Amino acid sequence: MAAGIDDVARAAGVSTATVSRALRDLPNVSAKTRERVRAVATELGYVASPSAASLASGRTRAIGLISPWVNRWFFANIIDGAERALRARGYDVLLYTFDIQRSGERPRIDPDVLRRRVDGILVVGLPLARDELEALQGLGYPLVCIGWGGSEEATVRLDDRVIGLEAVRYLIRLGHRVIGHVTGTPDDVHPWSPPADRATGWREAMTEAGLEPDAGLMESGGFEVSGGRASVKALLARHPDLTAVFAASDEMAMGAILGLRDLGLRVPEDVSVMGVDGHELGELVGLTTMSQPVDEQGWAAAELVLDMINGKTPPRRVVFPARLVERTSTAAPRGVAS
Amino acid sequence: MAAGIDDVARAAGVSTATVSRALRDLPNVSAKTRERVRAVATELGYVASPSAASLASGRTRAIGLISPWVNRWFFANIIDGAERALRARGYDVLLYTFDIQRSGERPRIDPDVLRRRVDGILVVGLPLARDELEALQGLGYPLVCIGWGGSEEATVRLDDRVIGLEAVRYLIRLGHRVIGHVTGTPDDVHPWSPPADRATGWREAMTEAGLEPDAGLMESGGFEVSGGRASVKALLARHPDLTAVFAASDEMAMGAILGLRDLGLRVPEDVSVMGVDGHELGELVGLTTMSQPVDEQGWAAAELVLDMINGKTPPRRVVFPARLVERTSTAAPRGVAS
DNA sequence: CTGTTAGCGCTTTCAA
DNA sequence: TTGAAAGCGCTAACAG
Repeated sequence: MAAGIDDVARAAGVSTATVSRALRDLPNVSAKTRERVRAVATELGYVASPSAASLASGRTRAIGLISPWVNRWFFANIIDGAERALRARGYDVLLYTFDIQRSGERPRIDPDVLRRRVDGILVVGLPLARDELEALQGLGYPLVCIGWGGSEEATVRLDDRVIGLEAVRYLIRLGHRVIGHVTGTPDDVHPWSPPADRATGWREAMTEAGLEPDAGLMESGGFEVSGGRASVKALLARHPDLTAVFAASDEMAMGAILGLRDLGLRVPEDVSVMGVDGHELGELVGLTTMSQPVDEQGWAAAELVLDMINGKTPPRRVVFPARLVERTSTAAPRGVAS
Repeated sequence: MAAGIDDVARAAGVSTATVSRALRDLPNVSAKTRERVRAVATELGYVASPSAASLASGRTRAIGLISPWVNRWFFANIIDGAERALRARGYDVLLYTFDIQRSGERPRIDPDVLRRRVDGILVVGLPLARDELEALQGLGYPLVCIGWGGSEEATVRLDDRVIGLEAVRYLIRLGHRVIGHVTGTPDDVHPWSPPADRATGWREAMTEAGLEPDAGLMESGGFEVSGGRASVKALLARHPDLTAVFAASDEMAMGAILGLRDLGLRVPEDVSVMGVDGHELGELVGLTTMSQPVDEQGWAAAELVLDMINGKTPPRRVVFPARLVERTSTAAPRGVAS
């Protein structure tokens, strides 16, 4: 039933080596031989054993995709995009999830689970600790970071500083002066992580407008909806004069909207809210956002690892643009004509 | 650098066979030998080559997870749950995505990409065509369906008929008489698919209350937000007297709410809307829903395949309950005291 | 252009 | 309880 390579070789009247070459489109096979081998292989339903091929060649034709979650917007979309791109190029995708604990401590990702199992690694969206990253790189496989990464790593990401800058400039143009920032917990924030960079953009925009980005205007909580909800309340407790909130993700922004509702405040009449992402459900609450191209990032990262695997030297850093999508969760503050 | 099994054997002063047995916790290894082998292996950083192990044993310790999408609520959560469960048991997860085309025709999923690559298969959420499923089963691996599946297949799912029944009974209790149903496209709907069963529940609830579930009250569009949005408009064009909509998913329900807003209608004053899922963002619009335990389903399915792989005969069918979560998108129709 | 042959690094009988 | 040895099913030199 399960035809092996020598069944094909015998039936086609050639050697196993020729079958192997023919089926993998290697050179040095005559057109007619290749044709015959292909025909026989199809007829016999022959599919090469990946384990045997890996063992013999040292290549697995699989990519490890490491992500803290799969059920959150950014991660789900990146995984979706990368998986399709990789499969289109004939690569398997091994999915590795790990938990971020609320406590700040999370199980470290164990490099051994990837050892000899993949040809390359994609790390999605969450800054690994320096030593975790190094352990991973120590495996010796090409590695690409998606949505984060310093100058040392091959990276596909946004220009997060500019995103923060443009978002907050927009709020300032609307007339806001006291603009809060809601973002994720500090322990996950490296100097070159998206949250840190977006916060930098927020600070720069405030400063260039002569406003004070004081620490009390920033709140770091959970990255999810519930985090945004709690953070906005903490912010308002400290700064009742707040008229606008820039959240570092749409999920947190939507949480902020829920939190404002809890407090009996209206959006945007009392407080304007905007986020970053382009979440499809943002429209439910008219969420203004900095929309990012997420499928493309997954795709680009896939191309990047594959190029690295194939010995090319692709750009070490691909940066995608975000664009402002203006909806109804932002408006001029009361008493200011826009 | 990369220690092999005979490096360990040599260093421990035993044969490779013993190393293999010791490290895999097989019987017939003395406690002290096992201990020594373990110590040496750790010291040398030895990790067995999965390809070699698979080739020799015929088992891959990998499960293929087939899903139409990863970026939609149900699928993302199932994948997340199943991946964690499988990894906890030492299995790898190979992710396979395929596209549902709007046209109704989608690329068939090719069983050959899974051949000799996995020990078991999980098919998430979308009814495969009969012959696709058979082709997959023809590979000879244990296969479990999650969120769908007939009586022939091992299945983890909800009682979708009861969900539809209870949802619509609830709307009827509120006083609604003209209740529409928004669901997915008919070409993906098998007799035993969740959409079909939920529709059956809707029909039964209507009938038992002496109401007419006429075909014009049901609209099948896309499964996503945009589908719900379009469907509700079609529904209202045919039935301006509609006062409530039961959508087969929260995403379609949220789309329906957007569609109603487009028409200038208020929820729930003009039309009540409810869904199925328990989507975390449902709260944004106060969505009433039939909430389902989604992580648990992923976990249960993982346990199921693994049991099947290990020759046990687990229950062929695990059914999880959903529960009504009442929020503000549903209310008594105008003129009816609740 | 094609065939021969030696592994790849384990697991698994079979003996001891 | 342990070891020897024969593969698992391919790929990759190397010859021809």
